[in-house]
Amino acid sequence: MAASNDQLSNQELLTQQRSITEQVNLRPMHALPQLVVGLDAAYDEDSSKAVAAAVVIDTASFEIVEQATATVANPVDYRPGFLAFREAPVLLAAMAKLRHEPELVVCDGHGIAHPARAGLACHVGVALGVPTIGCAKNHLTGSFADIGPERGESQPHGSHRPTVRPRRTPA
DNA sequence: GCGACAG
DNA sequence: ATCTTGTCGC
Repeated sequence: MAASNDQLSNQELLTQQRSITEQVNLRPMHALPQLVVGLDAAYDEDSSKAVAAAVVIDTASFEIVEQATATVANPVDYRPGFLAFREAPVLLAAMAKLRHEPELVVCDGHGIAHPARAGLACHVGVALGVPTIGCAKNHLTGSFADIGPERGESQPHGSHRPTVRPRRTPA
């Protein structure tokens, strides 16, 4: 049981996501940038604090160029389909501490592969104005064929029929 | 109606 | 995300 911070109704959140979706600009990236930043978040024991780390690497040497961390108190509760509202704040706080300006951001969670095409990576990318890709470990929505065992293999992600239905808001 | 549901 | 015992794979 987290703090009483989920003031926003599902409708308000959906409206926010729609706004994000409209601001996303999909574009092909032909070359691997020199500076890439990896983003991830974690929480303390009772989830009263969210912590994030931003690590910049030089893709030519694979060496760490810079790194920063940030903390946020009482993050909103997690809700399937609305992860960005919980994690984007800390991630952006960590990003704000970087002196370097990466040309590509890689963060946990989905981006376009989201019921509203407004996953965490979209929120982060729009907020930063930097090309961003989501790298989720688990499935959220849509479907795709089995991916082969070889490194680099891939399969196109299918239609995004909304499978995540907003839960009722307590208030 | 039942199951699914990033982190 | 986070906790934790038993089991599996290299």
